[in-house]
Amino acid sequence: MVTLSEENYLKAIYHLGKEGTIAVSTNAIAEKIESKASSVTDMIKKLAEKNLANYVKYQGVSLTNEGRLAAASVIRKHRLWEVFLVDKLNFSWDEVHDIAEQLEHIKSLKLINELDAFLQYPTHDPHGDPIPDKQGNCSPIKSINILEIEEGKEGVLSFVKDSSDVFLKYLNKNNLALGDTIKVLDFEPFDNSLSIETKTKKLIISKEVAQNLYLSL
Amino acid sequence: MVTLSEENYLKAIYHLGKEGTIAVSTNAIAEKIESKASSVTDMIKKLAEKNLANYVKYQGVSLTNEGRLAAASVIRKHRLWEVFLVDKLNFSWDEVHDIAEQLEHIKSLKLINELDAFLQYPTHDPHGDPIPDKQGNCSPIKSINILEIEEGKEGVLSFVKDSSDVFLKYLNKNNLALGDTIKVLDFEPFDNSLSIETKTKKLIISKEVAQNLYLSL
DNA sequence: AAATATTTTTAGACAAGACTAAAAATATTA
DNA sequence: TAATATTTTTAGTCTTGTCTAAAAATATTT
Ligand SMILES: [Mn+2]
Ligand SMILES: [Mn+2]
Ligand SMILES: [Mn+2]
Ligand SMILES: [Mn+2]
Repeated sequence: MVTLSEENYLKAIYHLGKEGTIAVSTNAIAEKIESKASSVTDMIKKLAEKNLANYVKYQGVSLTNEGRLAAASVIRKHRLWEVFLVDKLNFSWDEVHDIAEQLEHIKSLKLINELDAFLQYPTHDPHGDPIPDKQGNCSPIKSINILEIEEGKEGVLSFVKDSSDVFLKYLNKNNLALGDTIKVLDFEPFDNSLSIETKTKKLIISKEVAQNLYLSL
Repeated sequence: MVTLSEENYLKAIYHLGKEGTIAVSTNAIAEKIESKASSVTDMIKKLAEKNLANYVKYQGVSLTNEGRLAAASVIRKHRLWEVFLVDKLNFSWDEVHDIAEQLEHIKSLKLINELDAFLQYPTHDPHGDPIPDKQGNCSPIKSINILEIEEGKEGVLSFVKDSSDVFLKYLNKNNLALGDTIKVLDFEPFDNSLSIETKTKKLIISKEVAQNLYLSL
């Protein structure tokens, strides 16, 4: 049995190290999970003991196949619940993460598979993140960052890298949502800002914002 | 903040003592929650400390208004989730309890209220148990036990007192479901068994079974 | 009312998961 | 390469929730 706490560590390792394939540092995990390095060391040992992680002292941790599948399963649940909250329960994309953090730990294979069917097998969550399938495989993100798109071209907003509250609220405020068609107008080299056009209006976005917007062409 | 474990104790006290209004014994709680009396004593003290329970040593526990509301809120969540699982995710009534035991602890007022609306404000769960409203009030059960119905009369199966796996599976096997119209044919005083008739067939049920079936007329 | 049985509480221990402070290992800089 | 800085681990402590065994209180029998 994998505990709730263990699941959170598995997720952190998965997210920090290319789906858990490359080793990540104790400190990086501590920061992500908002705990202390000593707590991380303790937990890493437990994960290694349970054959969920590969651990060599002072060399960081990566996930075993078993650990990677366990992590992907938690992420699958997280993202499916986020879709449920937005599509069925009228939540907006900036309200769902904390609740999904709780729901992702509910244990029932039938539950998650039925939920998947009920939602009609979505491939992406409300932030554009891919939903792993039952085998833990993600469809790779094929969208590209808006800064890499040449002036005059347009694309559909399909992924936001930062899905924090503040950023999502910024997007809400500026009427930008997943699925919107955006045209790149003009890049300003002085501050790397970008002027863009949506169906409804023109707008200038900063470098910080642009770095988090991904379009599919 | 009420912890998961505290919520389970509140629920047990609520269920054992007329919605928590009458004092229940340490042992009764221990049995219900499948723990030991000493653990119960410890937890009871914490609940009293938090003003959720009234506790006098050696005299049992009851719930304060605050405790009763907290318990009702957990039960409300449990039953709404059971409705969700049956109505939306194709679960049958004998499969939902254990998952609802997990889901009932998810903390989000908006979540449960949106779920309530999504399910169109159900008043009863898949076992006929009433769903407390936001204020913690239950509509009283108005169904009566099948043994109290006179021969020749009929009613609609609207509540099963025992909602354990084995009993629900027995009902499945005999094609008895909530909402079915049942006619009482003949009471047999020798063993208190009852012969009944459904839309599809006649059948004899034992005293043990009859005691758990409630009809509304 | 005593004796006996049962229930409840207390005392002390344990596991999980977290923390602080100190020691050990590794990385960086001079 | 030696000195210094940073990261990681270890050692020891704490809290929550659980347990067993023993003591104390209450209930039931004789
Ligand atoms: Mn999320
Ligand atoms: Mn997401
Ligand atoms: Mn139930
Ligand atoms: Mn129920």
